[in-house]
This record gives sequence, C-alpha cells and structure tokens, in this order.
Amino acid sequence: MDLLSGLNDAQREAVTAPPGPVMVMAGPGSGKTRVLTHRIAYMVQHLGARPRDLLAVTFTNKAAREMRQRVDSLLGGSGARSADSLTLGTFHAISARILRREAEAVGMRRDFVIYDDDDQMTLMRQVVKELGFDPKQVQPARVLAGISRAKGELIDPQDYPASSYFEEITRRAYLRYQDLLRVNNAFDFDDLLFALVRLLRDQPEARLRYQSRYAHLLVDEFQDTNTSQYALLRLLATESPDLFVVGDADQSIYRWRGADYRNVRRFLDDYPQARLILLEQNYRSTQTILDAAMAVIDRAPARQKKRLFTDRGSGIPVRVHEAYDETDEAHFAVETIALLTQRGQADPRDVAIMYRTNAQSRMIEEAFLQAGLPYNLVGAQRFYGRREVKDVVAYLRLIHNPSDQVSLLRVLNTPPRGLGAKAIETLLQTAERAGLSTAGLLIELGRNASSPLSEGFAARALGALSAFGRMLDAWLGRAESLPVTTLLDEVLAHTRYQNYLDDGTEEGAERWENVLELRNVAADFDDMDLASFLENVALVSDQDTLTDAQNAPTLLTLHAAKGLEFPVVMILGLDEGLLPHQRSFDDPEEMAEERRLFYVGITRAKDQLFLVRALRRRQSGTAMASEPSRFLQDIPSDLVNGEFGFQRTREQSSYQRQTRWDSWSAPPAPKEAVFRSGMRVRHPAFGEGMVIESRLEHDDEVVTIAFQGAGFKRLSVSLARLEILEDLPDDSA
DNA sequence: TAGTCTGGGCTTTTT
DNA sequence: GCCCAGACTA
Repeated sequence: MDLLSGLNDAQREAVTAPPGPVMVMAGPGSGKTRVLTHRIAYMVQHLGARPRDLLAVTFTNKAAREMRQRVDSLLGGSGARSADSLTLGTFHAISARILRREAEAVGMRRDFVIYDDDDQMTLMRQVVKELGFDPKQVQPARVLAGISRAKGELIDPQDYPASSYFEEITRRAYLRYQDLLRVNNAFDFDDLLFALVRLLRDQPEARLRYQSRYAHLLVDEFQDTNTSQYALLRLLATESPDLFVVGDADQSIYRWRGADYRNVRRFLDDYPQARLILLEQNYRSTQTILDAAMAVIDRAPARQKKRLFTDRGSGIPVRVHEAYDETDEAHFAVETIALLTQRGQADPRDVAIMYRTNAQSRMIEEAFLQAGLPYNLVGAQRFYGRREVKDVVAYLRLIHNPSDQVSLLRVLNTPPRGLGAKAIETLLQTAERAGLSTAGLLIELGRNASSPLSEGFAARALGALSAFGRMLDAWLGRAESLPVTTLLDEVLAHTRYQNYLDDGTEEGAERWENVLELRNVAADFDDMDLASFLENVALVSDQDTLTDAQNAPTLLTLHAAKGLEFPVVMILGLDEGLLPHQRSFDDPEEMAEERRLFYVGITRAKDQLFLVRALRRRQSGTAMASEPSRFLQDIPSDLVNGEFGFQRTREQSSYQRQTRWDSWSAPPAPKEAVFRSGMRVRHPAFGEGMVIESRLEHDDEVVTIAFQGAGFKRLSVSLARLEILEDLPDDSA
C-alpha cells in the first residue's frame, strides 16, 4: 500500500475514511492537497470508484491543473483508470461546462458567452442610462455589487428587497440587466452558479441525472464557498452522499465576495454524522514562523483554537523593517533579495513579495526596473484586461455568438471605420424596428447594400456598415471549420488590426506583442473549439497566470498568495489603513478578515519572513505619516529581529540609493576588456550603436558608445545590458 | 467623426 | 497620482 506510506495518522485517516460526509480541517502547510489527491487515488484503487464518477472542485484553474497532474501520476493508469475522465475544476468552470450541455433547459443557447467585470459594467451603464439615471449619481459598480450579492444569495430580481430608494433602483436595474443578458445570450460569473442551481432545484429529472453522474464529491478551500456554491453541493449530493470537503476557517479571505465560512458550521449541522478530521502538523514553516502566525490569528474573535506544530525546528527570527517611505520600502525589498542571493541564502525564485492592494505593486516594479532586475508579477488583469486583448477576444466572441451586443459594439468601430454615435444609434433603432438582431441587420446590409433597411443611414456610414457586415458574414460561415488560430489570423488580417495598433510608438509595438501572445494561448486550443477557448479566457484568474518562467522573485497580492508557499516571504505595507485596510475599520467582521489575510501571508513562508512598513506613505497624491499596523504588536518580540521605532529621515535611510545590479549575483570582476572599439552593440533603451572606447576601471569595464539615436553614452558593462551585434575581425583595424 | 483636453472621481481583495 | 468619461475643437 505505498499510496498510504508517507502519510501521518490524521492524513491517513482522511484518505481512507469510508464514503460519507467528511470534513477535513487543515491548517496551513498540513498537506491538504496531498490528502485530496491521495483520497482520489485511494477511491479509484481501493474502493472501486471510476474517475468519471468523481467531481472535484478547486479554487483556481491552476490548482485544478496541478491536482489533475498529481492524481495522474498517483494513478499511473490509462483509459478508464486515468485522471483524464475526472471532472475537476473551479465551481465556475464546472458550471459552465454543465450549462453548455443543458443550455436549452435553462433557456439559453449553447453558444452563450461569459461576461467579465468589464462587460458587466458596459451593460450596466447602459441599463442605468436607459432607466433615466445619471451614472454619476447611480454608480453602475454599486448597482452591480448589489446584484452580485443577491445572486450569490440566490435571490431573483423579483424578490430583491427594496427597502431603500437605492435598493429600489437596484431592483429595477437587476430586472432589466437580466433581460439584456438573456438577449445577448450571455451569463455573468454569478449567473453560472445561479443558473445551475435553478436547473437542479427546479428540474428533478436533471437533478437525479447529475446526482447519479457524480457519485463522489470533493471540495477544496471549502471555507471560501458562498451560498450558491453550497446550494450547488447540496443539490448534487444524494440522501447519503459521499462528500469530502477540506478547508480552514482561519484562511477564509473572500467574505467580500460572498464567501461564508459559516458554511463550515452549516455543513456540520446538515450532516451531523460527518466525520471530522483535524490536520495540525505543519510541514512547511519553521516553528518561529508558526508561532508568529498563531500569535496573530489567536487574537481573532470567535474562533476555534488550533495548534500548529512542526518538527522543522525554530529557524531564524522574523525580520521587521521600517522604511522611510514606499519608495524606500520597495528598494529595501529589492536590495535584501539581491543580498540574500549573493550570499547564496536563497534563489531569486524562492522569494515572494506580498502586499494588500494591487496599487502597491507599481512602486515595487519600479524598484526592480531601476535595479535592472527581473520579477514575476501575478495578475491576469495585466494581460486579459488590456484593451487590445479585449478587442480581439470581442471579435472572437461575436463570431461565436452574434447575439453578443456588448462585444459587437466594442468592435464595430475598432479599428475606426468612421462609425460614430449617430450611425450606431440608427443601426440599433433600425434593427429593433425590423425585428432583427443587430448582427443580423449588419449581415443583411452586407449582402444587399440597397436593401430597404438601408434608408436612414448616411451614405458613408452605410458603406462602413455593409463592409463590416460582409466581413462578419464571411467569418460566421467559416468559424466552425477553422482552428482558433486560423480564425484569429483572419480577423487580424481583415481588420488590419496590426496596422491600427502600430502607431510607431513603443507602446504600439507592445500592444501588438500582446496580441501575438494571445495567439500563442489560442494555439493551445487548436484541436478544441472556439467555445473552449473563450470559456478558458473568461474564467482565468490572477493566480492562473503565475509562472516561474524566469528565475526571479514573485510579486503578488496577499489574496493571490493563498495556496502557495515560498522559502522567503516579504510582506510590505504593514501600516494602519493598508493592512488592515481602511475600509475594514468600522466593521469587526471585516477587521477579522484582514487579520486572517495577514495570517495567510505569514504562513506562506517556509524559512524566512520579512515584515516591512514605511513611516510615510502617499495616499492619493499626498504623503502622510502612517502608523504601524496593529497586527505587528501581536507578534511576541522574542520572535522578532528588527529595527523598529527608529524615526528616520530620508537622508538616514539606507535604501534610497538606486543601485543597479542587473544580475542577481554580482559578476566576477573582469580581467580584460570584452568590448573593442568599432564593435556594433545594442542597448535595451538606447538602441544600436558603435563602441568608441573601452577600458577597465574599478573592477568594471567602462565603454563609450555612440548610439544612432541617443548620442554618446558612457556605460558600465556590468550594469548596462549590452548585446554584441557584430564583432570585427582582427585584421579590420 | 476623431483626436485632444479637462475635470471629476477614485482606490481592496477576484471567480 | 492616475484613469476615465464626456466635452470640446479641428
């Protein structure tokens, strides 16, 4: 039974528990993923379950991928025994897949699209205006927040409680918004769950079908489920369910998204016979780090005390540092990492820098750029939120689902085709009067520009519209038969999209790079269909973008850090107002969540933990003195080694210097010059140039270069990333 | 109609 | 300090 060897008693108990409701309460680093994967393998190998009978839910797509790989290697099987047939994914991804099959049953077409925040905003802005409100008075984001909360609680628009004026507006907006989603054949994130709950709740036949389809249910990060997700589980579970959930109430950090750690309590009430298993031994962190973590979390009100222990030894103290301001803070982080690396105490990729808000990453990125050092940034928004990426995706979504008016309006005049507000308004009105969809009307105009429907359009607009219609018509005819990349290439070619982006600036070139990157992603879907590609694009999360492609530190928010571990963790911004965040000050529940967030951050660290704050911090432009985070006081001083409480001035601060390192370990001093006059070289910023002179100075080689665009520069070879383009033969002089 | 300007708003975390 | 939307101008 080598599947069970290497597991401790509690882990083994969880893995081998007889089918039935089981709740595993797993502290950080206690081998929770290990338990889940082994549980799956155990069921297949020893309890006669087929992988296809299992439904396993994870919190991110990345976690799902990793889990599938690990199960795969545990099973080592093929065919019916392989992990391929396992249903494994996030609640949203699994729901989307099922809804694709059941689209008709929930009143949608199977080519539906999934709207992200941006799309939702576009639609809601339209709704607010339609209802006669000023988007400045009635903020679409606030209305959407209310609707999202309602959907998470499974409240229909008709039942939306309207006890205030704003709620009454929200109720009306909710009704109209749902109509529009339906017309556009689109789901938003919350709808994916709600629609499936409705299906299973209202259609007993479907419920029975899926209950028997998925005989065994497993859920990771259970503490972060919300009402609709829990309802989904209850609906999928039979009278005597095999329901295995793993979670840690102390790591519940998504309350704001409707997650309710009280689902843990609810589970135990709903399944009083449930077996409860505690995993307390930690295999990740030193005892010092665990003690600091427990000191922080023990102050949380109303919580079940847990003990965390390790046999890893106490390790080195937590280091606390107080910087002058946020720039200083960022430089401290970068230089500390460079020093650790040079001393051989850590590899750059071993280090994570964590922070409360995404806005903080900017400073840190700049510090890295100034030092000439690479970093990995976790954040899907960075890529999928980009305008050019969204444009291209919108074209594909429109082709997939011509009813999708949000996408249609996005691309109709992108690149500019001379279509303004007037033409678009006429288009929408004509379509409505003729009882056609907007896309339908465009295609009609494309086929027959002198159609009776063309009256009312300015001649120039009509030309542009019918050209667009023909283009769309052609794509629609071929979409199904083409691989995604081919279709994408056609879209780019027909719209002359590169031409549009390429304005000669560096930014334009970068935007085009992003489009090509999207094409790379699409290439992975060439043997699948457009729907799979679009679904994947819609459901990626920040954490899914984490790559360790380059050997560099990782920058990420504390939320994105959940489920990860790093040998060295630096948490920045430990100031009142940031962590805990200002918005949590007047709500004890939210304050408790900030505390748990800090706890999650601390417990990511295996060996070394740095806690950093700044004396002054800029908030919306103006610098203000800031107070140390209240959480810092909770950490016993005997665990800490640091320089706290110094009142430092900018001059005294040692991390203002803007050293360029350029590589993580300092290169050995050069003994002889590498560059010779006459050599052609390229510099990342200055472009191409020719070496005029080179000589050795202070353990470094200093070259003078005449750049074609930037003139003469004196550069230090160890700092400037110079690339030799052309060496001269020896006899050329 | 398209590009530029300006004023106002805002800043938590994300499937 | 930054970004966006709407206003304004070419």
